[in-house]
Amino acid sequence: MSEPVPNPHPCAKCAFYSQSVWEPLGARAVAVLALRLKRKELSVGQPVWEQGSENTGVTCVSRGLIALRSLHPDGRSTLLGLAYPGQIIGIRSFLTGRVHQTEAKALLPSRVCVVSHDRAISVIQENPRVLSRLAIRCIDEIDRNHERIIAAATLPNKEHLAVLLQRLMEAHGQRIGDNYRMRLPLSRSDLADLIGVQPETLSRLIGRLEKDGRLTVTGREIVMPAPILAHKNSASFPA
Amino acid sequence: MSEPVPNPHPCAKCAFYSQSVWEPLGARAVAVLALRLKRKELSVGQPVWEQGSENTGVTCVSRGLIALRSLHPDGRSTLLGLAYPGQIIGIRSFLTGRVHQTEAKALLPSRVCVVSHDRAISVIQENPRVLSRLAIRCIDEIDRNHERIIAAATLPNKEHLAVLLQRLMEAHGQRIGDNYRMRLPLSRSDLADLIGVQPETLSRLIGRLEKDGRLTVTGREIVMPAPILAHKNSASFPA
DNA sequence: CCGGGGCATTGACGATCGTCAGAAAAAGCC
DNA sequence: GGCTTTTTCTGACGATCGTCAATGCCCCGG
Repeated sequence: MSEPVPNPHPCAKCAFYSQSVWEPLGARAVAVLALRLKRKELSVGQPVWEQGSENTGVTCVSRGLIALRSLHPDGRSTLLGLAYPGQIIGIRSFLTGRVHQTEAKALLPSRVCVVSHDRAISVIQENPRVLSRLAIRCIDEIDRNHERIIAAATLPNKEHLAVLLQRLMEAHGQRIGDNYRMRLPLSRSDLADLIGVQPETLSRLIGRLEKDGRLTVTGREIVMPAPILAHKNSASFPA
Repeated sequence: MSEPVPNPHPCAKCAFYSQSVWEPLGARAVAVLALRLKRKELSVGQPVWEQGSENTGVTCVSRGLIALRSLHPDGRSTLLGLAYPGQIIGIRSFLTGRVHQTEAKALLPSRVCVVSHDRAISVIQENPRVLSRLAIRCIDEIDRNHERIIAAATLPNKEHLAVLLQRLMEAHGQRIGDNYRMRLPLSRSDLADLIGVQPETLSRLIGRLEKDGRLTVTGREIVMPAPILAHKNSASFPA
């Protein structure tokens, strides 16, 4: 209980600790790991890493929101995913030894914790269960990608956008009276990327959703009416 | 050299052996593993597993082509991926213990090898490097998904289809004179799924590619002119 | 040889989307 | 505060897409 640990690791106190990839090491080893941890505070727009750079370790999002973007040779780019606190980013380059295939940038003031590459490697060799947890994180990523592919193939763009905004609201919104309100952490062109349309089209999609009375937008402020609680036997999508 | 192995394992002789997830075990252990291997011969349309069923082990495609499809509650479905020989399928349910999120069906006469769930678990516990290789396979899957998402966001549908057919041609086609020819392993609605459009639209997209002289289609037979070798300084997409 | 039955194509039409250009709004900077 | 720069919105127009319906094609069993 009174361990001589000079700087108790935030990860061990972390809200995500029980699901942390390091949890199998046990509290003591994690505490040691913590001492070598590199923590980075990021302001909006600041990169965690650039596309094409070498992996420096296992990076965990501790606070804020990170955007993972693929930059294409022609200068354009595609937003591939959002990483919330608790998520590990850069697993791919860590496990394969390749350079980063994406760039990672803070969309909100954020903090990330980096366990250095060499240290992570040696920790994994000593405790394979950590690797097992890393694999689960990869699978989470696959699940997210599948969801996105299915949504793109299944839903019309307007519904796809509605679903996306709903999810963003769950992550960033707060209830005010009968409404939910949030400040969008994304630009319009990022939103457009996520549903695979051009920014102009996104603008019109938002306009249509507003006309349908499903939300109200003022700049980056979005207000949605609280969802009506469904009755026991009512279907979500009435025929 | 003269090991008393009654039935030398095809995996050890396998073309994919050096990249196999089992390779870290060493030839001898793999041979033992082989004895317990369940091999399945599949005819066209036959399922490897149904969506919602329990994982039975680590499944490797040995021959043919497997389609991974997500069946939606409304009866529709989305083709999420194709698995070629050498690929591991069902990693997700294996590592997470969930039921299969997709169904797997043979698109061509195929063979798969299944290392039973329990045996795979124990093998992995003894040799973590196997797990490391499984993680790499997950990453491969993530890469494929990212490619698909980027292609969908970047390319117009006609070009997206052209790219898809080009890749299928590389996998299934053979050169005949100045042309490449293949028999499509996919139905039109599967093709439509892969680029995220309706079958009617796919039909018209093919029509437009034909009008452009980029390919010739007769039922499932597709002929494409061999790509012109690019000169040193010629760009692929002239402005 | 003659029907099914399923897959594939075609036509028509309205809705949606991409593109270009310009205006408006917002954000950042001295 | 006034200015520039960036982002976002709007309008217009042609291209493309989804949908419905009808037709055509191919395989298979009788």
